[in-house]
Amino acid sequence: MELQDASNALTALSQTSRLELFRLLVTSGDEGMPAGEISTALGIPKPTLSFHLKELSTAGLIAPERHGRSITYKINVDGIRSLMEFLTEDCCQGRPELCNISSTSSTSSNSLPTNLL
Amino acid sequence: MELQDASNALTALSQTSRLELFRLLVTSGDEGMPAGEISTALGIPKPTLSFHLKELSTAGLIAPERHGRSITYKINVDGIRSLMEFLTEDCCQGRPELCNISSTSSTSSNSLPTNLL
DNA sequence: CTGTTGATTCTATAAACATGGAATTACAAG
DNA sequence: CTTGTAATTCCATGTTTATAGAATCAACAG
Repeated sequence: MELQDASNALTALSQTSRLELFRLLVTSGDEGMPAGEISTALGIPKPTLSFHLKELSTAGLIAPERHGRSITYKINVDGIRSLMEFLTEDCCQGRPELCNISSTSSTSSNSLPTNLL
Repeated sequence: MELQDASNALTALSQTSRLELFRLLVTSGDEGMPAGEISTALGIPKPTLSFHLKELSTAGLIAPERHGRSITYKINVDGIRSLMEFLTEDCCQGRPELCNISSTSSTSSNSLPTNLL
């Protein structure tokens, strides 16, 4: 993943509505969720939501799937993983201690995963 | 870390110049790097760079430190960790398989940390 | 106090992004 | 072919963000 791709993915996630949307889809799993349902769930008008769905899709973080007349969106695991790999190479390889949360965190480190970034 | 804080941090990283800047500071370690040096290293005019430095500082990802007449910037480990924790709770708790790169990655997975997000 | 250097703030301009109503497309069923 | 529903695209508007020159501020040396 190139710097520009990572930047695009981060841009897609850098907006409150889209971050909420992303979180919703992450928890909705492989079945995903149809656009209309998302619209009512998040209280976002359909045209606005459609815009955000496209942003996340273009960034490769989610993917659409038509079922009859509704279009279901689900997370794109590979896309997410690519972003994480980029950040990992970026951050961890340069400074391993940033990734190892278990030994360094002072304030809030109860039962968190061992490696973060 | 709240949704808004995470969104702010992601916004700060979602711009090519700032992502490069962040990467540079990550690799520059605890000594950090004075603004002028960064300016020439990245080829960004000082006022523009100053703007980006402020964005990353406000987001809590880097921190300034004055030494004589120069101001050195270095990464803020705690801030970075907070963001990672947020993403971890967000993403991993919902779908653990997204975080476990060791078992699933196909292309570029030699000697990477076990958990990503 | 004066000059010099490192850095920021001010300011104007240009570019990109977000929002949501109106119009449109896509599909299914009668 | 017509109707209804799900979703998108079109478009106008308002808001935010990026850029970089000019002016300013801060620290130190003489």
